[in-house]
Amino acid sequence: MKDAELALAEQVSTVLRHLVLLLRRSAAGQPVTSQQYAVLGSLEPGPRRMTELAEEHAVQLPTMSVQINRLEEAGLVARGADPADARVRTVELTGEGRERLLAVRRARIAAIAEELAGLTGDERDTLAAALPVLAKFGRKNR
Amino acid sequence: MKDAELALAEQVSTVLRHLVLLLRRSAAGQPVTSQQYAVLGSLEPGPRRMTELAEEHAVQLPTMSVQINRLEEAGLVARGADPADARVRTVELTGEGRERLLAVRRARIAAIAEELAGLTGDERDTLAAALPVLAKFGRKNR
DNA sequence: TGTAATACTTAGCTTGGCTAACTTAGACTG
DNA sequence: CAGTCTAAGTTAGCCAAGCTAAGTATTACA
Repeated sequence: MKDAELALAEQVSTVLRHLVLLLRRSAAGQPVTSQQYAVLGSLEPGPRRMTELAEEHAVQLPTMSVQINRLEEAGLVARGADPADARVRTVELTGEGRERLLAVRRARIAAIAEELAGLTGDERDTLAAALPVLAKFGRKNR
Repeated sequence: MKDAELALAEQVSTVLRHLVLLLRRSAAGQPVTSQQYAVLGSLEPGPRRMTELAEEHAVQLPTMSVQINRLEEAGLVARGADPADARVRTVELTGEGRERLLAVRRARIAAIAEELAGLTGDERDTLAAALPVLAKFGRKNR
């Protein structure tokens, strides 16, 4: 392994720490936690089963079960049944859940856009070019 | 606000979600949690006071107090006193804490370097160019 | 038909956030 | 210099979100 790669890895490590802090700050004061927001997002296209949700969020099934309990109590999602297999539970957005999802998404995107506004046009271009690379980076070894 | 900026903001939002999942996966099974690792990292240059640590990690003082309690119980840090002001407590790494920090850092950097190895040279260049921008992005509005 | 596997849930533990309330020490004011 | 205000930490008590272990119900299969 070359020194240049190690140095790059160190920089990546540092930047990731900063981004985590950014996310933490932007999540404070929202009407749903970032985890809840992510789960609601998974439900946008339509009903999903518990195992799918757990896998998608890299979480054990019991963790997702409890998370869905909280969202259900809050009236944001509803559990259903799969007519083909009585073991599986489906989860879908309620109307209120969908509204909440869209509202939080708007707020999040606005917050990020505001950060972007603080960059120069060149910096935005550089960032835009790197996004596909970062996306690949993040999806590896899943 | 332009459509292009909003579209970029959405992409950033998606990539950040992927990176969070990446971090979560890479943190599993380590001998310290990512929060503990971050705090140990802050102590590397030398003793720090509680308020400094809390501020640096964007956390309330009681949260840091409890975190330091755990690290102290684990033998990784030691509390001390400031001779100039009896109210302030200082925190510093123990020998064991320093060893642990370095070991985890090596493991983390190696893991990131492994991800980097899956990229082409061009992709690495693109990523390297974007890191300063991301760093600026993450540090704004702190 | 009986056993194994699958899909969930619940219970109980840990980490890591928060606020409120307390203690102790320093700073400042009349 | 006495009294009060402010600053620095800690503890207590709450909640979210992760985990494993154990239990239930249903399906698959030998």
